[in-house]
Amino acid sequence: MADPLSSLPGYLLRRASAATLAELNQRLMGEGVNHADASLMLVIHANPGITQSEAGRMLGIQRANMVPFVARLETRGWLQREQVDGRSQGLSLTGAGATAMAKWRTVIDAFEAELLERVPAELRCHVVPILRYLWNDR
Amino acid sequence: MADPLSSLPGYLLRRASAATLAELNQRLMGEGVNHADASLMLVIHANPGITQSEAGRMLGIQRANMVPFVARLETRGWLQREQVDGRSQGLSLTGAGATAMAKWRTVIDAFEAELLERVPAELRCHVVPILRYLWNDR
DNA sequence: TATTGTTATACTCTATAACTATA
DNA sequence: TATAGTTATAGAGTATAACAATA
Repeated sequence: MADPLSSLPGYLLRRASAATLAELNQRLMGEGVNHADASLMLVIHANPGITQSEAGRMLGIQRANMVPFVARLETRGWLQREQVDGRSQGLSLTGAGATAMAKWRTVIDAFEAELLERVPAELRCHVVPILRYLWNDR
Repeated sequence: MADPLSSLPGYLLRRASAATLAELNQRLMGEGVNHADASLMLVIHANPGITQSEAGRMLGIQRANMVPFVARLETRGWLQREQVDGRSQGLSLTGAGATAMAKWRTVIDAFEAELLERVPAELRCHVVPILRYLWNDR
């Protein structure tokens, strides 16, 4: 059965992305979160006081779609808002959020390490640079 | 603004995939198709008589989701079915489908070439192998 | 005038379960 | 018993347009 797509970088990018994302979400499921929740928490942890619009720009998520996203994490008690000025709210992790995120981070770090190990050692140093070149979007 | 994600292979994979996919769909929009339509047509062109279940397995699309997908392309006059046995239908391109697809293919080939050219020449030969290593799903 | 948070909404993609007809 | 095609449906994820309040 001929596969005319499996040598196309764009196609491989899409399939590899979908497969690895599903795998990460599988591992995070036990913690009751998905990759998006975890990545937002990582961004806020690295930038306490960041607004949801700023976090959304960093993650490639639109303002409007950040609203229910942030609200859900807030409801779970993992992050809190603090009014910065009349229109902006700074986000930060709660104590429970920081504790929970530390666990997610070990899952993510282990996953990312395994991902890299799938690539032969002599090519491994090229993975991140190549992906950055392919991601032209910034 | 610190970005704790931009050195993670899995995250870069996802963002690069989303960005390039959007770009390809932008280019195909003028032809009235998207990447999924085009990739199914490429698979059928390379494997005349393939069933929609087989094509779905190759593309990572479930049986149930192939139904409206194939039906839409058939309605547009780009592919046809031929009963193989009592339960299977072989798919093939119509003349109009082959003509249309030839145009899409030039768009795709140009896009894939540009994608590769974003990577410095000395790393370029590692792109496809690395993506295959990362895609563990077969 | 631009930006933040917000609401509402629509559209696509994907996942699941079930059914039938056939191999 | 396994497979192909199908239907229906639910859940994500994403995109757009609009509005009020604020900078």
